[in-house]
Amino acid sequence: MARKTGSHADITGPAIKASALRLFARSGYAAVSMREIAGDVGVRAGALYLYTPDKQTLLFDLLREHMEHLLASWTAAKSGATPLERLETFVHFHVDYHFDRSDEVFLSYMELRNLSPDNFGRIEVMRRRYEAELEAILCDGDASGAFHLPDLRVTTRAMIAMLNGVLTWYREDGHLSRDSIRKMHWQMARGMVQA
Amino acid sequence: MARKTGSHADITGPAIKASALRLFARSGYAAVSMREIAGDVGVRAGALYLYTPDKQTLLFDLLREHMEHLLASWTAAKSGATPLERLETFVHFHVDYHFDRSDEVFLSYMELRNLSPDNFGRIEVMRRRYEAELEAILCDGDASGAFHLPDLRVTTRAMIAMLNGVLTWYREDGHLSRDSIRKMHWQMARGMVQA
DNA sequence: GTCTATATCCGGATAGAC
DNA sequence: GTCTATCCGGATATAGAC
Repeated sequence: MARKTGSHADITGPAIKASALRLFARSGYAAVSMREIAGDVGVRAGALYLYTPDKQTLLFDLLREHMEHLLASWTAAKSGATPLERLETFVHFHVDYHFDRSDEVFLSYMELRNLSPDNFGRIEVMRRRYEAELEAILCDGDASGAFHLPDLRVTTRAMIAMLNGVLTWYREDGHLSRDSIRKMHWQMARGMVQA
Repeated sequence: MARKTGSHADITGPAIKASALRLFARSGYAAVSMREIAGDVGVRAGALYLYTPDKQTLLFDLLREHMEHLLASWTAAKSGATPLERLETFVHFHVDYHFDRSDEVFLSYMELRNLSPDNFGRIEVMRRRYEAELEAILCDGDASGAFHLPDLRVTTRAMIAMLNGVLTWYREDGHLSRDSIRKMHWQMARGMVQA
């Protein structure tokens, strides 16, 4: 935590994002001040403005980078021949991602309201693109007779909501293993589509 | 909106709660000022303090009254002989309640973090009591062999999360009727428990 | 690259007039 | 019961020294 003068851009920049992510996730964007973020990083508030033009952009960048990473990770992970296999891959991927990046995911659906209209629109496009990935799987499964869905869009949203639920209660130190939680959610997801 | 002097306690009191509820739900507790609430009601900020000791208590009272009403409504509505019937009653009740009181429900799970520790504890007790109602139904169904659950608590939470999903996308003017949404969620819930 | 100092504004809450 | 006026703290963001 040496605060000597000199160049620390490569350290301070990421540190600001990490602190902001953690604090926003814990207390909410509106409740966290720039001073608090700076204090967590170990600099003064004014120094933050070397790395972000303002607080709003700081939030937006966190959400944008999260969504980009989510989409890229899914593109790399997607696999399976049948709709059932593809759905299983999606469920496992989604739950795992929530385990590994819970702060990012939590932020991305709690703080949408604090984005400016323009920024909200940009994030929303990416969120829909992710949703469309699941929707495509369900659509194919419904068409092939593997699934039996009451409504494509409603089922898509309900399944995302169900899977997101782990965010609100999962703790690392709980008595359930990650693998068992993954398996349970897969079983419930399969039930939801009547596979 | 006549602002004559005189006694308006019976009007202003509820009006403040209604405005606060709507504004908190729309923009978030931390982002809404007392002046903004007062402006929405049609009074000055100072007048709010005739009805609430502070902003925190205003939020707490909204959540407490919501939880009390939710629990009372469910107590009045619960019925059914078999676990399957009871579960259907619960799902229909829960979805209907979300339709009718979306602001209250939304607030109750978005603003928990902005409660003081004491107030949070009080709300959490009521939230758990509601969750326990569903858990009891699932427990009985699992014991009787009507349901097949991977884990009682995980299924309870996942089902609540799934049902809460309607909050994030349902709009009155959508193309889906309330009844069709209710039926679809019942079908998915039934699938989740393998009934 | 960071700090100190500050401009500017807005927040919650209170006192006293009407 | 409400308003006006105000206290006081804290917010974002900027300017200039080091």
